[in-house]
Amino acid sequence: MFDPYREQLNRRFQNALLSLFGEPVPRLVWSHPPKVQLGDLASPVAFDLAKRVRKAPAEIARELLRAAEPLPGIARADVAGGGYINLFLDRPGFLSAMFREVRSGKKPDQTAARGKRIIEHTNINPNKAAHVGHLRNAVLGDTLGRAFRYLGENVEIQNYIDDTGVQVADVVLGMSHLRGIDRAGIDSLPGRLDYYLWDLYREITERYEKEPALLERRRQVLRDLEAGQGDNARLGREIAVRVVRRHVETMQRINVTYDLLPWEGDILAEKFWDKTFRNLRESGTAYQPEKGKLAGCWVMRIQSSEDQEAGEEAEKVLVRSDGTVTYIGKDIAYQLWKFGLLNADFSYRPFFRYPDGREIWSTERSPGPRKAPSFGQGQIIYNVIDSRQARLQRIVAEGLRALGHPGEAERSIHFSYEMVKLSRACAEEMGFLPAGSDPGIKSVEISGRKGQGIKADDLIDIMSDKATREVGKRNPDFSPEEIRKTAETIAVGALRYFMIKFNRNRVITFDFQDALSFEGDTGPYIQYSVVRASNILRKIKERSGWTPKDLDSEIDTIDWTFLTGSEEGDLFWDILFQGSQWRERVLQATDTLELSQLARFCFQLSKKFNGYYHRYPVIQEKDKNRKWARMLLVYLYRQQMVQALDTMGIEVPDRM
RNA sequence: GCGCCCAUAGCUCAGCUGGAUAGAGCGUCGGACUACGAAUCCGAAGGUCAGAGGUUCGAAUCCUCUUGGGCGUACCA
Repeated sequence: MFDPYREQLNRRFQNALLSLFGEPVPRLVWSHPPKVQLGDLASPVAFDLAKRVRKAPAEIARELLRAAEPLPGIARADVAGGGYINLFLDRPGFLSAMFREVRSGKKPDQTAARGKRIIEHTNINPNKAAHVGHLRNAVLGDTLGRAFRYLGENVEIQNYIDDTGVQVADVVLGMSHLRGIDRAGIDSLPGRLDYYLWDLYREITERYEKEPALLERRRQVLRDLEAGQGDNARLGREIAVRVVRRHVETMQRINVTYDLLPWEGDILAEKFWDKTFRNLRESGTAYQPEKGKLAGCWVMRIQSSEDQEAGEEAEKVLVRSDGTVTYIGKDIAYQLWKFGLLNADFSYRPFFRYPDGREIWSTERSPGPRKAPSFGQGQIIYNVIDSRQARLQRIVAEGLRALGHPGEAERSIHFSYEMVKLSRACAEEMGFLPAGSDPGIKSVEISGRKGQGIKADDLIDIMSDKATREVGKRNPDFSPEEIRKTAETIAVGALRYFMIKFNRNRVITFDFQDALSFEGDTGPYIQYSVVRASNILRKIKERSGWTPKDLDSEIDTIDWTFLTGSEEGDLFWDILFQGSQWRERVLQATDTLELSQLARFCFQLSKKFNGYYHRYPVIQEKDKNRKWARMLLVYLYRQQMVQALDTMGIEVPDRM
């Protein structure tokens, strides 16, 4: 929206710097003053120059300003705060340009897509139900994808399915050994499979303690899974497919979608690993230690400087002594494929169809029924994985580098975030903390093995139930179906907002009370504010017959003098000017991978808008000029917010 | 031991590449609904930005150390 302004301003100021001090500055930064009354854009450049020029910053600022004027799009300029150059935009000009842009409906300033961005997220082991920790991952990954798509980037979302790992082996063993259930028996199990396995996974994990011999049987299961043949493999595949379907449905509830499910088993079956392994051996990256505890394994030396300090050679296992491949090994092969470096591709088949017609595809071992879109061949790859796996991510990147792909290693980005823990109150409520446990324990780790965690669907249900009560209370005229639909929208808004409002490297201590709040800094607060904006527009149409379309012609007749020198004018301008910076904010958020900035932007804007409509009524306003102007504000606010919320995967109900 | 992360109001958190009097939400106290719906708004109280040094015109923000916490350092992922 104001990129053009910025460029012109920079040129004028750099020229002024050149003529005054003989050289431009490397980077001219424009920030925003703490208050609108101080201006719209601010530059601290005079402070930087003060030492070199040996003059007071304020004096430099004034000289610079004189030399740079007249400034395009700027109504007034000021020096304040001891040397800041503060610029006031031409408000009427800016507003009508902004309005026309919004009305045109086109997304301006699309970044030129430089190639596909592949985002890998969710990645839940298909041996149990999804839990709150997985929700954080999925919401972050999905929001990142939405943000890039908003910017015009080419995005592909992949959800990697580890169907040949130890965790699936655990439940396969649990099924056969503890329950005596084979593939045919799955249908007769009570309830949903992912919930059933939640308990079974915990049970089998506990059983290893008493029956260590079971670990040997698990190794056999793991070998079978990798070989992809026999009863265990068939049972494993059956479990994985069914559980993944549940995960996809769970995530669909919170507007998280995927393009492709790459199966680890297919990486093995398609010989991607064999190919990668050959390269790793030939390049000397993978080797077999003769002795020591890793004798018989194939390992990779870790060259990170931190590890060398330890004195001992750091090595990471790629192939276990029993011949099975670790996650690291398979992941290196997967990363190579994602970058299109394997000269090989999967077969594909459709896996799931969303109501809007979009499809999730799945990798497959034999040619599928239909021609699939082109997958992989990414330019930049984002791996959304929590910070506990930082070391593994580094090692995978090292693998790429060792195979001669340093550029790809650089563009394989670990989107790292801290984990979700359960608050003490939450853990107690769920029965994860025995009575009399150490009062110093403030939070409890989520653990699938121990069956400790809040299942994603349970949480969504609880939030939905609460929203249902609130919606019903406020809207007695709603049909049960309307109540249900609205409540689900609100629950999703609350949940998604909650999951991205925190800094990514802050541990979220999950607590029901916080997550279930619909007031203050929450998704529903923002949804409510947009609903109110819609209501104002609806009512003004009923009572005055005015519609946003009328603004197309009315906007040119609006007298904007009230915008300057009045409290209303400042607030009015503040809201719209800030709202126009959404795209800037999205760029910043994707640059820093700090998506909490998106949430904060929306909350701040909503807060200002709420304050505005309380103080300045639209429909009752007698002065026609002001009434049109206020309606313009309400309209633009709503348009901006709907777009912003959509980027966060949050919908706005008609009423709530 | 080594590596990564965190420490800001009673609680939960913001504070963008160092910049103008440190901000929200919740909670507490006080106020505003025969309505553009109070899931809202207005006001008040509440902070040696863990501690100590350093860099700088300027530090919550950068550097060093200390303390306290989380996580990693598997032939789990």
